[in-house]
Amino acid sequence: MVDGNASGEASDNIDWDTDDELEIQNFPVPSSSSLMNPGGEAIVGAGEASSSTGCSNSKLIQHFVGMGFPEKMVAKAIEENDEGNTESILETLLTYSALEDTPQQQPPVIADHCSSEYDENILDDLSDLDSWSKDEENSDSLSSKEKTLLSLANMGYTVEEASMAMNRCGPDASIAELTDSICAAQMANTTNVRPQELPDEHEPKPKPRPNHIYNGNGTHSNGTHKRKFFESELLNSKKQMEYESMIMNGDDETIRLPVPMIGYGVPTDPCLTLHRSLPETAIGPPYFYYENVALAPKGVWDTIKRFLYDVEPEFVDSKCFCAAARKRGYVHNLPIRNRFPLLPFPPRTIHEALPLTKKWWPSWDSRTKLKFLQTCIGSAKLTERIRKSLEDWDDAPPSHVQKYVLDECRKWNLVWVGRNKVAPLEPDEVEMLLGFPKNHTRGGGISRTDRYKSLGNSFQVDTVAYHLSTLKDIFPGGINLLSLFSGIGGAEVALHRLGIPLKNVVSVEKSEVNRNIVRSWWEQTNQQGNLIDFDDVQQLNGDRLEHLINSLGGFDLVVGGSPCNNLAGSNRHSRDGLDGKESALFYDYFRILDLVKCIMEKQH
DNA sequence: TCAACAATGAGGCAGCCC
DNA sequence: GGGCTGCCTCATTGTTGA
Repeated sequence: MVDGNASGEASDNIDWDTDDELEIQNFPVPSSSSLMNPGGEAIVGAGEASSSTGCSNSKLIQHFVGMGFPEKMVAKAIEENDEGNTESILETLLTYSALEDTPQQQPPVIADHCSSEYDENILDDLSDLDSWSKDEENSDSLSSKEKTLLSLANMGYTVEEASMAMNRCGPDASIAELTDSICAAQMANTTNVRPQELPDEHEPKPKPRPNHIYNGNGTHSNGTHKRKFFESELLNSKKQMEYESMIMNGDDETIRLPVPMIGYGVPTDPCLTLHRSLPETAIGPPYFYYENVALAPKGVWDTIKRFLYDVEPEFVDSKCFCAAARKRGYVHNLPIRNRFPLLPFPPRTIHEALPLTKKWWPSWDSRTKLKFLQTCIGSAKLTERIRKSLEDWDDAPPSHVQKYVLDECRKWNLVWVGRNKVAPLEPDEVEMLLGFPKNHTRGGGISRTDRYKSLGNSFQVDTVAYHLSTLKDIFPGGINLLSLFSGIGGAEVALHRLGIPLKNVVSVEKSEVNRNIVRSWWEQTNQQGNLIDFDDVQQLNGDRLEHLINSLGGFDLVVGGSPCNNLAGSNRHSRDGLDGKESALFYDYFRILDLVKCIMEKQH
């Protein structure tokens, strides 16, 4: 194993790249001597960042024109917003885009906005937009039907599409039902224009592509401008459709979980597939890697797949890598050939992982693997109840007692630590099972409860490292990483353990506790690159991403596992799917990834 | 105030039987 | 194929007690 910290040089002694430093100083977020600026951005190891003077009007126009918006539309949007508030300007632009689109999708890339009828139409459209915007501001006074129409328009559907769907589904239909209806209509249209690709009516029909982009502020906007995934409608070959149909459920195209859950292969069961054909729009740069729970509500993975450039999710259970189950789906555009695992192999059974438990393990407990590692653990009172239920029996307890004990042990991942004595896993044992260094989450004022919570929400490092391992040959000099919803830094740890130097890491993590854990790990492992962290994905707008990309030279990898709170089966209160409060942040992952792709493409 | 604890349910799927 | 059962699941909320 190559250790990326072989030099062991302290970060204080690093001669930071001057150009990078200057670029970072141009970030629009003010920063002074403090490591954490008021906007929540912290820079570790990159020296200090200073405030910037902001964009001039013409520069601002140029900036958004560069993103593919027509100049006149940009000027109009700037007029309506505070010049310094690029996020609201972008939101307005995306709203304009959503409203001006016709049912026929725009060409995927608008190369020259100034020379077409497009701009003239925009002027007309903008006059209508004024009233629309006012309506939006006063949405409280709208009827429920109007609000629904407005919601659908913000999601990128035309008013005509929305109205027809509402007629089809009835006045009480939910947004989800309406979007399904619109998608179905779109699918029918798509089928009609591609008859040559569907020689048999039983052949799988193309899935409707998302024609809406979430703008990160609670609304969806149609971003036809340079939104590469729209090209997939035109570029996907029949071969790709056949590939998809192999993995999709034949009848309804709903993604089903594979059995066994080993994705494109695991170390113990090597690669079944040596090559896969990615949709053209999914091919990097940058490489991307997205993770979430495999057992999400029905349709969630179909949506994730459609947004992430139609890349087929790879479902893997981490029990193939360690002694605990962790069923996750991963959408990525990484090579899948010549993957290699972290060495040494982690223990794959409970007894290998926790050898001291073997002595006390009763013969009637046949478990060899632990279940999923949750964010909370069994209580001391529960283990006491179990002890009392067992102490009356010298030998094996009767079957009903065995069943009670085994059910509780499975439910709470309890292990045997003494005669008739079970206990939940200690945090450092969870760290070990997940592939993190010992005491990774310890210290820094974090409570035991929060350690379990942070660990329960993290990557299984060995699994992720196996998938990322192919990057080692591609980036021998190290990578620039954009890590969204970083948590306790599972991706960073995986790359480090693979021996892939981390040149620059831009990390976004809401939890201060988790940011501290990553920063502490960064310092303790003597990383020689720069760690820039943000506390909110909303801070990563196009402007800031462009600055980051310019200063760092682009991102090689965009990693993220957006919150699963509203997807997880354990959630009894708000399992609302991707529309849930937290899990909707998936759309921010897509928004940011797509912005990075667009900006990097523009620069090449 | 905060950590620990206990109570809380449902979606989805596999396996089985008819 | 349809119905039934059992199992599994990156959790949330309110209460208790130190």
